[in-house]
Amino acid sequence: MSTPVPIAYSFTPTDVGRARLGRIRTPHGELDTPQFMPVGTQATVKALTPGDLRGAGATMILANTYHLNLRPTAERVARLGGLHRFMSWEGPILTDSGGFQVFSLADRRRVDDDGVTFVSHLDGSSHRLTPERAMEIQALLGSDVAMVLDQLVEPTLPQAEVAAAMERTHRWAERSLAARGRPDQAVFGIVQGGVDPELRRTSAAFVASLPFDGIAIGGLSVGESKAEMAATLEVVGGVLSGDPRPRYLMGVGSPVDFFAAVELGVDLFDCVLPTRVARTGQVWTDAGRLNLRNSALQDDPGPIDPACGCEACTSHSRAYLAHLFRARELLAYRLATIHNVTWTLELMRRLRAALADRTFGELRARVEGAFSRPAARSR
RNA sequence: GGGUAGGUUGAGCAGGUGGUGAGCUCCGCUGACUGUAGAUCAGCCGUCUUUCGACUGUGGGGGUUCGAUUCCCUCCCUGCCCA
Repeated sequence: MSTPVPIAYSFTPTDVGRARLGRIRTPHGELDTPQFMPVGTQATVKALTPGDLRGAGATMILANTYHLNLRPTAERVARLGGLHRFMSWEGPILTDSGGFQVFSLADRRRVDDDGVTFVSHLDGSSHRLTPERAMEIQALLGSDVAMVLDQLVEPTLPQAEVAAAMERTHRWAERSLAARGRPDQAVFGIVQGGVDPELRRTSAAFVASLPFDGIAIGGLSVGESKAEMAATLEVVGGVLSGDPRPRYLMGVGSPVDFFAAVELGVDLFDCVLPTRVARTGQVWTDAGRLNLRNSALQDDPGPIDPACGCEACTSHSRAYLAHLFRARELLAYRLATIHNVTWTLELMRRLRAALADRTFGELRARVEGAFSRPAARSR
């Protein structure tokens, strides 16, 4: 009887920088990389059913330790059969550790060397999250990939503070590995270090030295420039260049960001952007951004994107979507989200195809051209 | 016909009992959003002006007054009550 392997992976290099094509196998299924994972913080990708997600082409999705432990609690999810059964998503799930909430809920928490104490945004109650408890929660949730608790900071902080958060993240990484709860769950470490190349080099080397199943790059897309993000990915990619494990860029990104990061060696992405902007009326198309609330669209009988095969594009007009958003009808959020997730995952499929047939540069130029303009007003 | 309460910028309101009414909420217009405290947030929303600022505006007309949204007269419109 063999020891269960949490994940298996294989990557093949391409002729585009450090970009590589790959496949990752998890206990709940396989995915091709580079790949994008829609975010379902509270055990739901907002506005979508699992059927919608499958229809949009989603393979792996995210959920969140902090939010699910506050409500409905990890123990309850475990009693109900684990996260997959609880939310009826049979595909792979990656759970974030709550590290991002250390950053986004900065005025509601206190960090010390042992962990983080949050004041719940729901009822004001106090909640303690340590590296060990974050691993325990994720083991209870039963995700395919667990993330270590980390501390990300504003890139503008003094170097000493960025370094301190990085070193704390490193100590937490070791403790997380010591506390890993189940053999069928992969654990990814997280590289920190702000936008300081030396710190990033140190952090990448340290995290890579530990027996993680994958390496995540955190602390980016939090206010730094595109150039700083690219420079940071370049440094980290250099350290990891011989490493066979999956590389996951946390919290990215926009259509343009994918291309820059893939070229620098990233395999996995997650981001709230496609789902969040969809709920406020912004949809992504081959012609760039489009705001469905713009008054001109009220008379536009065409689809959001004529090249898209999603339900919103095959069955409904821009005029109808514009009406739904104006009327604040719930269907607006669902259709716009279906479109953005479908379009984004299709973009990743096209990106992989372009890597395979050496047209990455052309696809990248087309997407960058379309998304450099503020918004596509009409067809 | 009599009485009564009203008529404020698209809508709904606030305010103002002789001394600078452009204030709020909707609606509308535009933008932002990157490991989701987000179906959220921000700006604009009388006219002219990029800004500063200027001008106009309290149902119509007239009167009193240095000055009227406020006081007086008259007309119009709306709600309610009585005939």
